[in-house]
Amino acid sequence: MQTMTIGTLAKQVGVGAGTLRYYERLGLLAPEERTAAGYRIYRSDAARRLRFIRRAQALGFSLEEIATLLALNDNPQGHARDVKRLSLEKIRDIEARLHDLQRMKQALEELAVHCNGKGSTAECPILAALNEND
Amino acid sequence: MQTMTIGTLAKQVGVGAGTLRYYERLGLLAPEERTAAGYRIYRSDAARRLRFIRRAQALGFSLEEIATLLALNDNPQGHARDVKRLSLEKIRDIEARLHDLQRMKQALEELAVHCNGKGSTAECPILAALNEND
DNA sequence: CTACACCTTAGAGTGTACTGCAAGGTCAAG
DNA sequence: CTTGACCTTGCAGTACACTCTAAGGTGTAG
Repeated sequence: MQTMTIGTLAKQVGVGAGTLRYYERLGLLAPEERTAAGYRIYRSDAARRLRFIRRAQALGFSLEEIATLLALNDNPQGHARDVKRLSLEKIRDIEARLHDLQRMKQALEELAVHCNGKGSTAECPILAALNEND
Repeated sequence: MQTMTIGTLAKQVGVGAGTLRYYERLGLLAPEERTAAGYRIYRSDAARRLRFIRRAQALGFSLEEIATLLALNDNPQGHARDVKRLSLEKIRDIEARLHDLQRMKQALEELAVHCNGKGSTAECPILAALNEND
């Protein structure tokens, strides 16, 4: 298995070297070893681990959650149940954010339709709604 | 028109006094005057302005964008067109975030259905997907 | 031998919207 | 006159995922 320094790995996966050092501090990805000069040496399976991280991020997981996922992934005694629970929690989390955004979007759209975008702010129904004395 | 100190206004609108000082630093809401001792004195229409801010936040506007909205609202020469433009931009912005979240949700759900939540992580299709060597 | 690209570290900065703290001044009630 | 609730300021801290900087060491091509 070939090895590489931080910059090579970073380029291979499309992230900055600083990001890899940051991930290392968070305990997500450690180099296999160090050269005498202190250079981090990674095995090529570090790239796989890194892609795991990026995919999990794309699914909405935070780096802290990803640390948990990686720990489960690394542990042969890990339970699939735990992974499923995290995923369902994340889905609910995403749904909550979706609902928030949908409410915002709808409210804004309702206001925007009534605004012809002409005249002064005095005639703007959007501002009128914001100014309302409830 | 009655006047009040920062704590009274804060309580009236349901925010902390620190938040009002923060809004003041951002130029969103200034007290009418100060007492000899330096206490901020607000008129009761500050509460209306504050509710404007909270409503705009609920629509997804950042405090910086709200500063712009308030400036338009304050300016009799302001154009309704500018308010509408900001609103349409915000709608597009929200839509982009909605799409991101919807993609995440769908991807996660597809993975989660295939996971019965039983057994070890070795049989977990969610982890398998994250580990894929594409 | 000298460029030059790469690597190291610790630490600070980014953006957003607050929140908390210390150290001190003010005000009304009892 | 003291207690306690309120106010002031400036500055630090929170969450999140980086990103940048300075000051220095290493490795390789020509």
